[in-house]
Amino acid sequence: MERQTRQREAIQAVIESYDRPLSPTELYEAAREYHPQLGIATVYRAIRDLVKSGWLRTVEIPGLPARYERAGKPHHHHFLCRVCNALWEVGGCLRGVETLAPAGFLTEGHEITLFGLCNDCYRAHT
Amino acid sequence: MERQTRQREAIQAVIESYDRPLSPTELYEAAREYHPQLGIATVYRAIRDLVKSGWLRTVEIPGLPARYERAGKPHHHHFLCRVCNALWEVGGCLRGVETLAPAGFLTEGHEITLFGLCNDCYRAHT
DNA sequence: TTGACCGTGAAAACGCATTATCGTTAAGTT
DNA sequence: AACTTAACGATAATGCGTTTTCACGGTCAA
Repeated sequence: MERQTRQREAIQAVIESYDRPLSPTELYEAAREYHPQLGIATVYRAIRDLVKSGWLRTVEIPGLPARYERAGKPHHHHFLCRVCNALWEVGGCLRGVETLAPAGFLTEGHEITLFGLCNDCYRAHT
Repeated sequence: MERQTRQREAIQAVIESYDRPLSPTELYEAAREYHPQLGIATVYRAIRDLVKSGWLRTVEIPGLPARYERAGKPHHHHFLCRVCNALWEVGGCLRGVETLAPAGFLTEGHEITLFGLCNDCYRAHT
């Protein structure tokens, strides 16, 4: 990631414009709006380099490809819609998360994920 | 899962004897103590059938193969050791988990996963 | 005990996300 | 403008967890 190309500009612009983490495929399709001949390999290369440089953060979800969001956001968690598979950001956290760990365990971090229907799918479903 | 075989007896006995969720490979290796010529495909078939019948429950963890635990346990969460990758059961929950969701979202469930070092790895590490 | 057929084991095949290859394009320097 | 070489795009290859295939063996009802 030493040269500034149109492809990487498009990829970074997409990340900046979304307020939720995107999978490589979501990112690929969104960035092709700006740069239609973009290849998926370029997306993976840009993700690799941007994560390495600390600009992007990886968000892993069970059973699905990882999602990526802008690094440096305040502590937050996520909501996975079981219909559209979009991962939404939810603010805030809960007190006493570390107190759940058994005695003798060293807790270094935690992840809270909510599951259900996002606003769009909930309204479409009823 | 209509016939009672030594293989499935071994698989169910292993699940009953552990107090934490096991991956297919962990289950395979543990069950081979009882039945050495057991094949991995049989483990996957038994898991599929036992989940379908409601005897087993799937526990998914980001970036790792799913784990399986006896169904019907009271509500609890898990602790993933980043050294040995074992997933431990932790009792209890936190108040107000659903309140994190944005307005208009329907929360159907949640998962809390702690990360760090389990007791064994913490002591071995220092 | 016998026979029908379900379950098994070994290995091949699959699915899918991700990475490597390689000839081509274009960014940035001189 | 010319040049160097990083980055690109298309696609083949990889990795790995899981499923399927198929001939064989074990279960269990009759």
